[in-house]
Parts: sequence; structure tokens; C-alpha cells
Amino acid sequence: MEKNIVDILKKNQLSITDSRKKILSLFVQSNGALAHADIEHQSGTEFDRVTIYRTLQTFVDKGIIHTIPTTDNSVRYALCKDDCSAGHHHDDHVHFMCDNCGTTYCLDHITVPAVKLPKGFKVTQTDVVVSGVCNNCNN
Amino acid sequence: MEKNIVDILKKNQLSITDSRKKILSLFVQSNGALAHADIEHQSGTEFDRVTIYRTLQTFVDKGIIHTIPTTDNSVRYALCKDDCSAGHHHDDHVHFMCDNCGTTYCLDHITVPAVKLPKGFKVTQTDVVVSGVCNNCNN
DNA sequence: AATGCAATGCAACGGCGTTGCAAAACAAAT
DNA sequence: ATTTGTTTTGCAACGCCGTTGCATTGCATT
Ligand SMILES: [Mn+2]
Ligand SMILES: [Mn+2]
Ligand SMILES: [Zn+2]
Ligand SMILES: [Zn+2]
Repeated sequence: MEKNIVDILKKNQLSITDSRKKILSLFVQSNGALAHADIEHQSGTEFDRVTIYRTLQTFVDKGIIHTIPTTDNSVRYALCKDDCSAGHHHDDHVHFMCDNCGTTYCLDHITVPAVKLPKGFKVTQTDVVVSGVCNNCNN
Repeated sequence: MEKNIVDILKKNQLSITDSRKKILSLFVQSNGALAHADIEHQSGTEFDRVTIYRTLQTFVDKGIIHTIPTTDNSVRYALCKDDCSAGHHHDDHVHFMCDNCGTTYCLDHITVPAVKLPKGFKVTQTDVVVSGVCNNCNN
């Protein structure tokens, strides 16, 4: 869906460049989250790594992708399927990391549970990261 | 409690060294989690930063401290108050990061909720990181 | 086609975490 | 207390990650 990719960029008032088209298409095709290294690898020497960093940051700012907290503290990104916009992310779903294949999934339909905190604590965001074996590896 | 510190080290079959005593005492005194930089700062030029890295790793291996997943993907450590031992951590409590003062807390009495996952996913660990304003800043 | 502005590539930098190795410190035995 | 073997430490070096400044290129608009 080359068309679809361009539409997403236009809708977010981003100019259409090769790197943005390529990187965004990688996210659309992928079913799991992508790290900077994944993108660098999958796009060969096509783009400078700085461009990848900047493109990822732009996409996050625009609400096109969101960062995912991980237990191995690496930075991963995935498409926002929620109604995210510039400066307002609403990706309140559970994330899953497979210990076997390393894939990180957005479980978009599993919303994070409410956590009761001690008096005096004000909650603004809750992140849930589940580790284990994914349905793809579990057969 | 100089005595207490040494006891913990002995109980874990670790030789008693200046760096281990110092670093462990920092954790015992602190009410929040510590990053490598915090320890480096609070111990001045007393120890090489490599020693701090190795000491932290040793403590994690022994089940004395545990790592804490954070949303800003920095590495933080805190004392295990649960019955953790070498190779077997059981720190299934919620962690809280204050957006205001930056402190990361172990909410030892708040256990992580069970999360229902789609069929085929096997859960081995669940991490919950809550962000917001802590009870110390909220006054 | 020309213009103004935004994005990219390149080079350099600082910070983080790791590794190898020699020196120092520790624990156990004499 | 001294010796001995083992563990820990400090130092140096390295690679990786993410950032920044700046000149060049590419994009969108007229
Ligand atoms: Mn997600
Ligand atoms: Mn904890
Ligand atoms: Zn898997
Ligand atoms: Zn606070």
C-alpha cells in the first residue's frame, strides 16, 4: 500500500521523503515492534543512521508510532493503532516480549489494568510489560 | 548498621570489601532506587566506575538487589525485600516513577495484577511501571 | 524553473557498559 | 603474624548508542 503510506505522512503534515516512506512501510508491514537496529538492518545502507533516529523521533512526535518500555531496556517502536496525535499518545495497552524469538508485540486489545496506589500518589500513566513465550513460538 | 551490611554480604558468601560495603549501605539508606550514576556520585572518586558496574551485577546475581524497568530506559536498582536468592528473583511488585523528583520507588505491598492474555501466550513475568507524582512531591 | 524551507548525510562528540590484564586486597591455612 | 591461593579492583582500551552542528541535498510552493 504505497498509497496508504503517503496518506499517513500527508495527514500528519510531513513532507514525503524516501526515508520516511521506507521506515513507515517497515512498521506497517511488521507485526511486532521495531528497534533502531532492525530498521537500520532492513533498510541496508540506504539511509544514514542519524536520519533513522530523526525519523523515528518525528513519528513519535506526530503520534504515528509509540515507544515501548522493555525489560532489557532497549528502545522499541510500534505503530499507534489508537487515536494518537501530536503530543497526545493513548497507547494504554499491554506489551508482550517473547523470551524465545525476541519479538515485542502490542496487545492492542488488552488494556492495562487499573492499579491501586497508596494515598498521596497521583497516577498519570501505567505501563505493563509481560514476558514469556508468544503464540508463534508456543507450538 | 555497619554490622548489618557485613552480615548481608556474609550470608551471600561474598568477601567483605570496601566497595561492596559502601554500595550496599547506599541501598540500605536510600528509600528509592539507585542508578549507576547515583552511586558514582554519592561515593565520589572512591571507586572506579567499573567496580561499581561489577558490584551491581554481583548483587543482582546474588538476589540482593533487583533491576527496575523504567519508561526512560535507564537502569535502576533497588534492594530485594522479598525472598530472592541467587538466580531466583521474586520481585513481583509495582514500581513507581515520579515525574517531578525523578525518584523511583518499590511499592513492595502492591503486587502486580494478573493480566489475561490471548490464547497461546505463556506468561513468565509481568512488570508494571506507574508514572506520576509521588506522595512526597504531592503536597 | 526559481525560490525558500525542511530534511539528509557526514563528521565529530560524549556517555554508557564491557573486556583484558596487571596490581592489590581478601580469606584461609600455617 | 606470614604465607599462599584466589578474588576483587583499577586502569586502559574498546565498541555501541544517541546527539549535535553544519554544509548539502531534496521537497513543496509559486
Ligand atoms: Mn504498543
Ligand atoms: Mn522493586
Ligand atoms: Zn516468540
Ligand atoms: Zn516525587
